[in-house]
Amino acid sequence: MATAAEPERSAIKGGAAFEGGASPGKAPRTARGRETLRRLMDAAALEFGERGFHDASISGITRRAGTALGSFYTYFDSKDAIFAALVRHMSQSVAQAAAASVSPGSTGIRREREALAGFLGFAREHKELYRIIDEAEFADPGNYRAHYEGTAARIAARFDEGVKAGVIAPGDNEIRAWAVMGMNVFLGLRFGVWAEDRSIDDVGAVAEALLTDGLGTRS
Amino acid sequence: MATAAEPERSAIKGGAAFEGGASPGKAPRTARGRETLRRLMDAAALEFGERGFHDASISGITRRAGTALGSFYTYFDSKDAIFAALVRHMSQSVAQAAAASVSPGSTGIRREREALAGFLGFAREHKELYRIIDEAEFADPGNYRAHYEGTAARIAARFDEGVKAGVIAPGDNEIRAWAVMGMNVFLGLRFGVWAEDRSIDDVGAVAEALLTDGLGTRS
DNA sequence: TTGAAACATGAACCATGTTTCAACTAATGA
DNA sequence: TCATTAGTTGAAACATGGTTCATGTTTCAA
Repeated sequence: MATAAEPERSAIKGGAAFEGGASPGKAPRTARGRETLRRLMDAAALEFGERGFHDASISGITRRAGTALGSFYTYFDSKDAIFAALVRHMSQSVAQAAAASVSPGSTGIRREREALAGFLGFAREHKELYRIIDEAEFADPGNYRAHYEGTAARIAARFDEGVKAGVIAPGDNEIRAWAVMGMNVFLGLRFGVWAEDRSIDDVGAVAEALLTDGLGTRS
Repeated sequence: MATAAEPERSAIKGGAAFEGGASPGKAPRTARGRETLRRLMDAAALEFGERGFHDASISGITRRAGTALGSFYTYFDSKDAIFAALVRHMSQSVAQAAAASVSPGSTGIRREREALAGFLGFAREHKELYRIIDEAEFADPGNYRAHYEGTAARIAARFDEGVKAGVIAPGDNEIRAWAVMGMNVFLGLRFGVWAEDRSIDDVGAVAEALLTDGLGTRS
């Protein structure tokens, strides 16, 4: 999870790494199996995204995937298991999207703005993001916490670097990180998922101004 | 639910807006009925808060309330109906708690800090708050949206006032409101509900500094 | 005191959807 | 070719819990 993109590293046994998502001992061993697993994961993202955890059904997933109901259990132990796999996958993907949109030399508040822009773009392209992560609060609390604690830790680490580099004022970076993460999440909900009535640039500019000068009149 | 902070205000509140929460045509007409309805609402807050919407059961609610299963349907049309009533109640309560903690003459960023402190205090006393509001995203989308749009509108209105009074710099107050609301919500999750390892004052001070000066080094 | 309306009861009904399973087909390697 | 393992199938078993209903009890105004 801490690492960014890991394209083709397939571990064999249940490492923490994302090896396709199958439950332990159920990883596919042939090309046909891997294809079926992939179809199930894609179908699950649609099904959970559209209907939420509870209303989503295994049969809905297999119907979308074009496989038999029983095949589901070839790869996953339960409905919870595939949902957890999806949450981990989503969490990774969004972290990667934010990181990828930061330009190499960028630091400080500019870097935060770029990360926010990447996040907003991802949210617009994956409107199922919030339904999946948010529902994890109930269906998969462990990964839910891990997602937000991991995200906050990455933001705090960026702030630490910024302080060291002299572009960010010293302060409590853990509390700050949770504040900025919350800001990003709600901007993503309102201006990414619910409506696109503002450009990413507009939203980014307001956020940047807020982080640069605060809200007050210059004293 | 009956909390330390609000002794005798569990579900009933005089206004026409919230008449106890019963489904249309099912309002109680005797003292006994009102008492049963109140017990059901209190029990539902516990049940939904502890187990989430899906895992919560009507029989769990009636068991906690000490009534028969069938009595539930004397007051509510369905599981969804009592959940919706609870979301509206929670949304009202939290808005009221935040407003109540703002001292009369307070304006600008100081007012935001006081509202945040009130919100954090409420979250600490009502740890079921997030489970109920968040799950409304799936179980009751209308009230979920209404809750956040209403909250953002109130914050934006405060900003508008602050601009007029010259204590807040002009800017896009809708976007700002969503940013600050997100900040508050995530600070409440981490430092209100998940752990109380920081004082409300510490969190408030960091948030106030962020809104006053931003994150950057003074230029 | 009385009777009609309000309220309470919980077993049974019922819909839904997860999970299991035994029979089958496809791929692989010796 | 055969033997073995991997993968597929979908009907049926099973569990859960929301909702209904016929019956009994309480309340309260007249």
